[in-house]
Amino acid sequence: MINNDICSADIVNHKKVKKVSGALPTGTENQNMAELFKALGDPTRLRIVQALAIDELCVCDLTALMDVSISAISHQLRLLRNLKVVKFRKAGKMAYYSLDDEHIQKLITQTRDYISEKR
Amino acid sequence: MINNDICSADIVNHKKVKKVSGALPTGTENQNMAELFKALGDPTRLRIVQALAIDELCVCDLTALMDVSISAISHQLRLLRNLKVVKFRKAGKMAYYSLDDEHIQKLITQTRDYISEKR
DNA sequence: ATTATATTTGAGCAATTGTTCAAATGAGAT
DNA sequence: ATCTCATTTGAACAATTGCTCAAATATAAT
Repeated sequence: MINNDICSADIVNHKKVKKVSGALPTGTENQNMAELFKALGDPTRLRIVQALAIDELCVCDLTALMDVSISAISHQLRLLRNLKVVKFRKAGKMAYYSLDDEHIQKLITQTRDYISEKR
Repeated sequence: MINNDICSADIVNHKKVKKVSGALPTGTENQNMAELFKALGDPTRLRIVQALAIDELCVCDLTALMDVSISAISHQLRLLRNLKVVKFRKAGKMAYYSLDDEHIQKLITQTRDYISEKR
């Protein structure tokens, strides 16, 4: 619910607040969105996702592209798996990871363009 | 640089790793992207940004839409300001905040659609 | 000048995070 | 069965985070 008593009542623009309030996503929707952004909000994970956006890779090759331990990569892969950002297939002892959804790649490409074109 | 000695050399697919390595963004580019995602990766901040995507709002009205203190909102607004996600204008004692860049709104809309359409 | 109000700031704190290390699992090769 | 290798897992840890509280600014009104 909305708290109307934060500042003096005649300064708060009730109409605007009500309009915005109605358009905002629900608590869980917001939470889920934040969770996805947060997953991409760590340099290691973001690099993993970008690597997998280019090609399917085993944990070992993936580790070769990063500067943290295999264990760290594996931990982060599990997190990304839980969010269904990445998927994997087992082949013998190896696990080959790839993106689970092409939307993620779009999101990243868009952000990369945005970042690189500002100052 | 790339560490080739993580697993036994004949298992790592050097060609693939090299290709991917070349396509990945630089360290700082990656860092900047992650920083933006991380900023959107907190429920409070994400809600703030979504609110401002709908309309310009003062800190007071913004606080009315959230369930944390004015102080907390102000702290988060500073962070978003530093990243140039939001901008503000002063009018008397009030500060009116709005989005600084329309790309952000696109990013959020896209993510919201993506989240809502999967299970 | 004093008061009131909107916002910002700094300190302090519990909770969360990302990492490494060591040990466990699982699957092929000997 | 034993060994080796790729991956996963759990524990432990320092570092970072997001919040609240209290105090500081800044602007307008009396």
